[in-house]
Parts: sequence; structure tokens; C-alpha cells
Amino acid sequence: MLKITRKVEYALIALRHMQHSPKDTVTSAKVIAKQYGIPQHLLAKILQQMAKDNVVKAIQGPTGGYKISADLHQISLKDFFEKLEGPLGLMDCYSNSDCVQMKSCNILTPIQRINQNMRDMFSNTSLQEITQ
Amino acid sequence: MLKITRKVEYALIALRHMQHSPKDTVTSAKVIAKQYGIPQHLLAKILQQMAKDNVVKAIQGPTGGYKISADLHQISLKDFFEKLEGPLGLMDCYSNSDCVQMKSCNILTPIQRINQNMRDMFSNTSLQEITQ
DNA sequence: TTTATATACGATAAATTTTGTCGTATATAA
DNA sequence: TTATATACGACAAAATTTATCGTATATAAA
Repeated sequence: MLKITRKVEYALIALRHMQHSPKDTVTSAKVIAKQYGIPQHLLAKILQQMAKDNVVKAIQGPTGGYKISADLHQISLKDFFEKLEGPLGLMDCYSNSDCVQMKSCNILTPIQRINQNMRDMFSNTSLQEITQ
Repeated sequence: MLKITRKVEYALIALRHMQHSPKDTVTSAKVIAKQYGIPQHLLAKILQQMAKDNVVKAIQGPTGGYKISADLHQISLKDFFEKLEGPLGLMDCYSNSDCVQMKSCNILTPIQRINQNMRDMFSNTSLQEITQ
């Protein structure tokens, strides 16, 4: 529990790789996948999603690939995680109210405080702090 | 991702319930399970594990059940989570080194900092703060 | 114009983890 | 003696995560 997913890991690895590449370089999913031992097709899909989210820009065709298009200082880890994985929370019930125990649950409020601490932590950390 | 498990939720619900019961009351798994809509057998196993961990004391036989035996002020959420779910970390590689990407991974160090923040947060919160 | 190489994207499958069930044994109060 | 509780291992179902496959489209370079 309390783990980040491979999807997020791969996304961060790719971003950090690109950020450490020479300015205006375009990097293909294939190159990154090979270098870090990531399934190529899977990484490609993740990069495609990041392109939709305007974190990276995709360049098609041979010699194509991706490059960072956003200012990573301006994106919090919380926003980044939520772009990739949906709402962030220690329990589902903070974003999705179909838990049958909602009414009887006695820890919803106490855990909400911890939940807020965690969200604050990720809100106050920029993507740049990971990829720099 | 970044969720606590039902196992931990059920454990916390049970502890909070017991803490709000009259002093020296013994509460059976059945009673708690019914009140909160938790599968009875599953809750029983969780309480058994907490008994092994000396968080609660088990009393056998009819009229038996469980009662809190530890000082919940003295147990951090981090320790409690690790008792129930094993090592706490954003990535498995901080406790288990069999990831094939270990050598090439470029985010291990940057994420370690965030990981430490998260561990600190749970280290600095006592069980009591949830169950009170 | 053709070809090779890249992204785009939906469908599906495999693997892992989480969640829940079942059966049997043992303790003990009534 | 009986009913009700914990103890505990084996197993199964469900959900989530992780990975694969196939096909379409864009485009640089030969």
C-alpha cells in the first residue's frame, strides 16, 4: 500500500531523462525504453498521455519523439499524479462516494486530516524537484 | 495508487470502536463486523494479527473478544502500518532490491527524498490521533 | 514516390495484489 | 455438555496494475 505505480515511475524516468538531454532534443519512446529497461509500447502510451496533458510535446514521423513542453516548476506532484492516475487520496471515499460503509465509518474524519497532510506534501513539491 | 488498504481501514475502525467503548469492555469481532459492515472472518483475522503485535489483547471463549492493550500514544502510524502491511515506501526498491531497473533508474534518489517526507509524516503521527 | 520509423489508440491479456471465504481446531463461560 | 468466542492455514474471488498486440496515421529521408 501507499505505493506509486509503475506508470508514474516510468513517466518520471522519461521526464528526467529528457530534462537532462541537450536543449531542444527530441527523444523517442524507444530510446528511453531501451535505456531503462521499460516495455517500449507501454512507455509510448504513457508519453502519449503526457502529450495530451501538455506536459510533453509529441513530434511524429521518423526522427520524431517527445520533448518537454511544460514548465516543470509550475506543475505540482499532486497535479501530475492526478493527471496520470486520477484523484489522489488515502481512501477512495474522498473522491467516490459508493462505499457502503460511508454512514457507519468512524475513521473518515480522522483520516481526512492525514489525507490532507499528504495532499499538501505533494502539492508543495514541484515536478522539477524530482526531475532536476 | 497511494491508498491505504481495507485491512488497515478495518484495523483502525476496530481500534477506534474499542477506544470509544466503556473502560475494560471486551468487544468481539462479530459485534464490530456487524456494526460497520465488515466481513466478520476477515476482521477476526486482522484482530488476531493485532493481538500478535500486542496492540490488542484477545480473550477466548464465549463473552470473549478483544480489548486494546497498547498505549496508542506510543505507536506511530508508520509502525502500525508496517506491522500490518510490511515495509512502508513509495517504491518497492527501498525495501526490496530485486527490481531489474535498479542500476539504470534515474529517479531513485530524487524520490527517496519524498519517500522520507512521507515516512516522517507517518512517524510523527500517533495511532491515538486517529482513534481518539 | 516509396519506404522506414515514429506516434496514436483501442482492445485484450497476463500478472500481481487485494479482498474475502471456508474448514477445522481450541479455549472457556454458562 | 453446549454454545460462542478466538486461532489459523488453505483457498478462491475480485480488483487493480502491468504488459502486449494490432492497426492506423504522420512524416523525414532515400
